[in-house]
Amino acid sequence: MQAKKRLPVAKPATSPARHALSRERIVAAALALVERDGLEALSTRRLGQDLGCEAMSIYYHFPSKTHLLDALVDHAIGGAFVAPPHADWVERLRQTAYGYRAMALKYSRLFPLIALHRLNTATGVTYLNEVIGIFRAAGFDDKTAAQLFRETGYYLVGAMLDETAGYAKGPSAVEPVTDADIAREQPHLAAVAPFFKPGFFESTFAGGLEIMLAAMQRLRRRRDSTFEP
Amino acid sequence: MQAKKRLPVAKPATSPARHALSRERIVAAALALVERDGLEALSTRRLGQDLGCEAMSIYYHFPSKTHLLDALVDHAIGGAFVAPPHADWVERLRQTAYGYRAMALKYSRLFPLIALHRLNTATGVTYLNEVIGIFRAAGFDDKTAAQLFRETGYYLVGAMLDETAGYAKGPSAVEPVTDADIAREQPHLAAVAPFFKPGFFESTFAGGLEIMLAAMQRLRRRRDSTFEP
DNA sequence: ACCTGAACACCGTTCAAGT
DNA sequence: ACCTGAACACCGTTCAAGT
Repeated sequence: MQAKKRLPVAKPATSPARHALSRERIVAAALALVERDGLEALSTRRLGQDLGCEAMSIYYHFPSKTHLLDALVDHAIGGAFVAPPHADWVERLRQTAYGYRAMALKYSRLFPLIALHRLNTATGVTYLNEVIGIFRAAGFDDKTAAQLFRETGYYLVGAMLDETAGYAKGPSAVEPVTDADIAREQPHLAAVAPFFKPGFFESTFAGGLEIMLAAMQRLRRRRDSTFEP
Repeated sequence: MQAKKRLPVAKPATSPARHALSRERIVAAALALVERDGLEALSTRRLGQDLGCEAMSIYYHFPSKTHLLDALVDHAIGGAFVAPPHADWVERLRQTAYGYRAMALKYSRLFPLIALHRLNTATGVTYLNEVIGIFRAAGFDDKTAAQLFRETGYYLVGAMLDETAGYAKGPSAVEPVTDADIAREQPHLAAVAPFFKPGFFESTFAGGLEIMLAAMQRLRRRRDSTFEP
């Protein structure tokens, strides 16, 4: 009874919770820092500042900065939607592609790292396995599934690199050519430039995705009519 | 007559040519350094070592490291083959796509930088203008040309990021999942993994490219039959 | 168990100075 | 005109030490 009234008041007063570092808190702070100030701003010292601790405190929870970066990629990939098994494999692929796009847009400034990263963490291979499962469930043989998975993935990665760079004003030339120069000297580029604006990102993405999906459906139908009676 | 025999001998003896720095020499040394030791090894101090000069000497020729990086991207893009005008626009696009692929494979360790870079230097916009010109010469309206150019570009960038990472052993997880773990826990990934080896890169690339080219041909033919008598 | 502080070997870059 | 050298404000990381 005597300890009862001290505990709930004294604990917040010494505020041990504010300093309680953890992998989760570090990852959350790092993700926030990257989306706020960009990937190049993520240093152990600046992250320590955001967390209210010394830079070296992070090293108790992550053996190196690279380990932390892996955790950031894992967090993003682990949150990407993958459509669960159901009859329509085309719709599953479409939903999963849009899930990847949503993930990329959510972590737009982290995305270059995600795109360059080989997904061979536990979370990464689980994601790959699930997506490849959709191609296999569609009835493609393993070689075709591998090839179509890759080709679709190429498109998705390239698309989201462009979209995220476009929204976030990614790495541009130090001395970019002006619009006036382009209008004068690059007629083809000038003619199509209006359709490169962010307002066209979604329809462009959809168009290319449907090209891939339609090609896969045609391939699947051809197999049906050739090998199945 | 008296100066004649001294000059040609004495000049090489003081060897001013060995130290003659230039933008071209710096770019060549930087490209060699990147392909030898990777992008992260490119520092002004190490580049100076390779060139036999101080790190700061580079700054006389390039105002910043970013300017140098732009010049490296320019060198690579400027060397990419773009098919000149001729009747068969599909073949022009195919050849230009393979030209991009050849460039990416030649500068495989620089390629991540190329892929993330917005091509808005003089060399960059000239390249974009020429390639967009192929789509317009094919008869697509500007909006469709813009969209198809982007979608094809998405595919190319994604494909070459994967190929170059695969050949060069790009950024991987610090603690990657083992093949044994994959075989046990990720059946779909394990089943298709043999077809992810470098030996399948070229046919996979070709397959996706032909999907895009065939879709564009169909679109073009439909337009012909719809709008032209 | 969890965090700190000094120190080391690196960066890109500024600036005044050399030839 | 072209290059150098010292110095500054940053990095990631090691290590011994604190609590």
